[in-house]
Amino acid sequence: MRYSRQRELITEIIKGRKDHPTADMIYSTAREIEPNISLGTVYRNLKTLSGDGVIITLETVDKRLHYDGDTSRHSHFICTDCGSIIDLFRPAETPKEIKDLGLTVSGEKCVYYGKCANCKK
Amino acid sequence: MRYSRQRELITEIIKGRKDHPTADMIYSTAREIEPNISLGTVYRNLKTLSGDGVIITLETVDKRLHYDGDTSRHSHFICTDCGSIIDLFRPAETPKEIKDLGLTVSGEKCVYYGKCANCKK
DNA sequence: ATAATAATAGTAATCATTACTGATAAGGAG
DNA sequence: CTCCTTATCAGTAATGATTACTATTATTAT
Repeated sequence: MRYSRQRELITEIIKGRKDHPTADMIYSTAREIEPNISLGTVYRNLKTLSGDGVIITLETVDKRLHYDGDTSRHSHFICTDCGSIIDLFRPAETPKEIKDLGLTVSGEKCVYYGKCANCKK
Repeated sequence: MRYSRQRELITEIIKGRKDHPTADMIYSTAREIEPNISLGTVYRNLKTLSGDGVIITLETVDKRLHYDGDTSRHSHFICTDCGSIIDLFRPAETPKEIKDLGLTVSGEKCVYYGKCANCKK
C-alpha cells in the first residue's frame, strides 16, 4: 500500500478523537486541513483502514456507519434517548459456547442499549 | 393498534423460521400467500414489530437489516467468509461496568465475527 | 529522471429504506 | 346492521448513505 497524505490525515483525525464519528463528520474535519479532499476518498480509506484493522467500524441504530480509532477490545453502550455512544472498557468475556461450536473468533461487536445516566432523570 | 391481515402474516413468517431474513426475503415469502402485499407494508410492519419488541432487528456486515423472530436473550456469530449467522444461546453476562456508570440496559446486541466450522477447512 | 500504476477529486450511479397519496377496511357508536 | 373515523394498505416516488467510474495526480521502484 502506497503512502498518501489523505489517508494519513484521515487516520490522524480518527485516532485523535475519543468519540465515534461518521464518514461525514470525518470528511468535514478533513476539509478544514485539506480543502479539496473528496468524500469518496474518505469512504475508500475508511474501508481500507477498517479492513486492515487500523480502525473499527460500528453499525449503530441510525443507518450510517460510525468509526472508532480505538482498536482495543471494548464494548459500547448506546443511549436510546440521546443517541450518545459510551465506551465499555471492561467487556464481558467471549461465550464459551463458541469453542463448542467449532467457531474461530476474529472480532466482536457488543452493543448494549438503554438509557444513560443523564437521560434517566 | 388495529388488526391487519398483512401484519399477522409478516409476524407468522418471521416467527416460523429459525434464520435471520431480510425485509426482501420476508417480502417474497409473503407474496406467495398475499400476492398484492406491498414492500412498503413489509418495511412499515417490521419497524412496528421491532419497536414493540415482537421481533429483533440485526445490523450485520452487509448493509441490509436482518430480522429475528426469537426475542429471547441470545447473541450471534457471523462468518466473515460465507456470511452465515449462527445463534449463540448462552451469551456472556452483561458487563458489571454498566452498573458503575449508572446506565440502564434495555437490550443488547452482541455479534462475534470469524470463521465458521465449514469455512475453516 | 522515467515509467508503471496506486490513489485521488469530482461526479454519477446504486439500492435499501422511507415518505407520500389516494383507496381500503377495522372496529366503535348509534 | 349501517355509518363514520381513521389506521393501514398498495403502489410509486423520493431520500440519502455508500459505491462505482474516469480522467488526472502523485508515489515509488528502477
